[in-house]
Amino acid sequence: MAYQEVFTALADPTRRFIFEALRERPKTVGELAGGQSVSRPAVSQHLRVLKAARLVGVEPQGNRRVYSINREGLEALRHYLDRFWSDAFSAYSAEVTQRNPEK
Amino acid sequence: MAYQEVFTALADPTRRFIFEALRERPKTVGELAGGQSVSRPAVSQHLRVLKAARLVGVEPQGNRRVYSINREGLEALRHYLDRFWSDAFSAYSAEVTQRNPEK
DNA sequence: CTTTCATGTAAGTCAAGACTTACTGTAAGT
DNA sequence: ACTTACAGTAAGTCTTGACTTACATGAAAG
Repeated sequence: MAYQEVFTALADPTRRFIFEALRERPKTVGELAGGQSVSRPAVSQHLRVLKAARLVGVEPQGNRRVYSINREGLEALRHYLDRFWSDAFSAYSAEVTQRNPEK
Repeated sequence: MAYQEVFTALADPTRRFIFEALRERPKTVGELAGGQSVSRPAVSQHLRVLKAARLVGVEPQGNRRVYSINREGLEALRHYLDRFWSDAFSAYSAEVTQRNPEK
């Protein structure tokens, strides 16, 4: 299951903030750490988690490393959600649960 | 942000297992705890988190409490992803137009 | 009304992980 | 070569939270 890493990655608020900051445009680590409460090494560690979850990608440019959004992680997450919508039975079952749980 | 609770809730593998177990049909706490590695109180605590995230709902039936899937949490998550989807597109196109093709 | 079954709650333990401050590595500038 | 700038890694701290056992609650059954 690749969902595990994606859910874990997006569960942390700091990591989601970094991830959402990349929506605007690809950014370097220094840009992502600037104007934020956490230190730069913390941002590096968060980026490693996001990269492992296929949520971001890197491209070295000389001295810097430019991070950008990778849609693979989001696709996995969307696929997971779609599975829940395709099996549309179990919700709205106030009266349906009146039957025996075991047969 | 209601995403926080939803992401946190689904990040835990045990909680996702419980949530997915409700996909088949609404179940009681005892049913959810049976045939699993964690204790019954642990399942209760997980259900409290899932309920706070609007991922499940409860309906007391006499002695028991029947839990079922609530779509509100999934809806919030889907909206979050949908919003991100369009933004990821625009960010990607912006990056492409910014960079000159060198090949 | 006392017992029993099904859950929720309290309290405590223990590991995971989100931070920090060093330190290391690497590319560019002088 | 030396220095400076940017970023990843190591090591350690401290909080969060997932789990346990023990207890509390509340509805049905006898």
